[in-house]
Amino acid sequence: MPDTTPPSLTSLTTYLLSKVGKRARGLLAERLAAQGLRLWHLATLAALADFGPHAQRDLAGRLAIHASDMAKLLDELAGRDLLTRDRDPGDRRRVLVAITPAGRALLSDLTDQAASVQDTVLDPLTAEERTVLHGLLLRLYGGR
Amino acid sequence: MPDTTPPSLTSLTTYLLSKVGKRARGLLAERLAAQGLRLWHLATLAALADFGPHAQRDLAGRLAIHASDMAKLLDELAGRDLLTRDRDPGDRRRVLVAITPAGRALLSDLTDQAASVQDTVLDPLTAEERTVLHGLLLRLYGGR
DNA sequence: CCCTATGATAGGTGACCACCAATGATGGGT
DNA sequence: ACCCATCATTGGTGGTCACCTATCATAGGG
Repeated sequence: MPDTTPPSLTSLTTYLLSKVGKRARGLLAERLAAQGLRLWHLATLAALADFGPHAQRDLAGRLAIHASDMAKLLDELAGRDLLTRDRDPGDRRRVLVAITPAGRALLSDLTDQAASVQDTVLDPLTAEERTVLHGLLLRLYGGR
Repeated sequence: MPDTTPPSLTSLTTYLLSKVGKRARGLLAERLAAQGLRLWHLATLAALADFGPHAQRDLAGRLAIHASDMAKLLDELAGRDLLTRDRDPGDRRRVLVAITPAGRALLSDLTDQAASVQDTVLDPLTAEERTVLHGLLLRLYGGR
């Protein structure tokens, strides 16, 4: 009794997308969990590294995460000295968030791990195929 | 303040896969939820339609779902007369599960909806590109 | 005929996630 | 000065999900 997936499903690109995506997500989350982190932590550090310091509110907006959740997230990251939180002197309601050197170091480590997960997931594909896939996904992601 | 995703993330195929997959999953789940169904219900019906009747245990194996969850799932589907559950006369511990005509009808309706969701998600791509994407995903899914 | 293994089922648990409401501080207009 | 909007933070809620355990019936070997 082979545990084959029904063709009705595998013929749906949507289904494959969802399944493969979930697998990728799961593997990466697993790696992160081993260090007590979740995907949002990675995304947050990446945003700060790529775009520089943010007002906390803007950071939540960029990542499309609820303000209250962002507060908790930053609490955890700040507790590990991966980022700093400082009141905006110009508007003391706002909090300015910036990544620390330790944060950058961890981020680079995490992206390495993400790349390794990627190698696992994309193993069946050649380099050119991977490029094609990436391009297509980028269009799908952007065309929202 | 544009809510652009950090390039550190969009350069990861894994990340895009996870995001786009989650979106596809979400849209489809939303449609199903409108009819009081979840993705597993669709998968279960599809498996029965594609491969014929199953022993309940084998069905759970095929879909890689926990036996106890399968029992609940089947309870819901049987309650809508979408499938039948009968004791295997040859081994009265086992339960034989088969899809009903009503189940097939619903399944065909659901796959139509899935196709429509797919059109939404894959909108930015041409027909050829969709084929390419499907092929690549199929390889990724199979190469597990 | 017992003993153990298998299958289905019921109930419960813990993780995760996205969301919401209340509170307190601050800003800025009138 | 006052009032209202904004921001961060806290604590809590509801839903989904995958899993685990205990229970009961049945099979099948010794």
